[in-house]
Amino acid sequence: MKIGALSRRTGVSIRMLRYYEAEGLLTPERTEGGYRDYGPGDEDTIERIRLLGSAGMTLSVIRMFLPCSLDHRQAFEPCDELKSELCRQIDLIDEQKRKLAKSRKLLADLLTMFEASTP
Amino acid sequence: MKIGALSRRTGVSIRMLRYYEAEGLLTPERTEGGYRDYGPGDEDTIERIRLLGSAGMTLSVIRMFLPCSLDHRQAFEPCDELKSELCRQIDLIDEQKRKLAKSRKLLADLLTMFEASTP
DNA sequence: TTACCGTCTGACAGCACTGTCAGGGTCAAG
DNA sequence: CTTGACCCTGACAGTGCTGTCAGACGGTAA
Repeated sequence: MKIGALSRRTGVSIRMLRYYEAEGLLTPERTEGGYRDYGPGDEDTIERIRLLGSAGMTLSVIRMFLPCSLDHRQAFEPCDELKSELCRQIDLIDEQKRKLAKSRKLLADLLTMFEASTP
Repeated sequence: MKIGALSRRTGVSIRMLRYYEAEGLLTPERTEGGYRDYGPGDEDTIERIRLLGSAGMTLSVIRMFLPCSLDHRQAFEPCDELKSELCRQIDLIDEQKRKLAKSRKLLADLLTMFEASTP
């Protein structure tokens, strides 16, 4: 699959697909002509990248977890660091959820206030 | 209250407090000597800014909502735009919560996988 | 072969922050 | 009055994206 097709299928811009590759998150094959040639599994990878990215993880952090999240096995040595980093990220997400709930309440209160004043 | 004290009390860097002012989110008084002089209410404002900011709202969007969120009344005309923007932001938060839940599951699964492989 | 679309690389630009440094002023304590 | 802590402005730098443009090549259909 060429980059344009993948972009259309995933909704991720061509620019970002190339950026992911530059950052080492994606390593598509190349055709003889030099075109990037993505496999079907890359779609999953991209979904994971977007998911983790939307959780506030930086690309370099995502890069740490991506291989094992794909292979579904541990494929490297420094497991303790990775594990603690994993815990840290989960804690961050939980805190983010709390903040999100508070923000939502703030905005929702604002909204009901608006509704009340413009019947 | 001078900027250093406010920074210590809120945990927000002096740099950012000045930035908030430059962006129109905070307008502290000035002493004769030219020092910023913050009131106690500014602490609340900053908490709101951080909260909404952590929900992914940009400073210019926060600036829209800040006055009414503080005054607890509507203090401007273009209420319809504001209201729809408000709804939009709430929707964004809800979507973010969904993504966060997915991300958390991904990471948690990874973690249990790790635990299983290193008893 | 000529169009034309898709792709390549590389570079520049912009946003929203956030840090840091320089050069200079304020102010309270000794 | 001097010292030292604190503050001021302005500017430059860097991160993590993300878009866009230029100039060139690949591949294919008429």
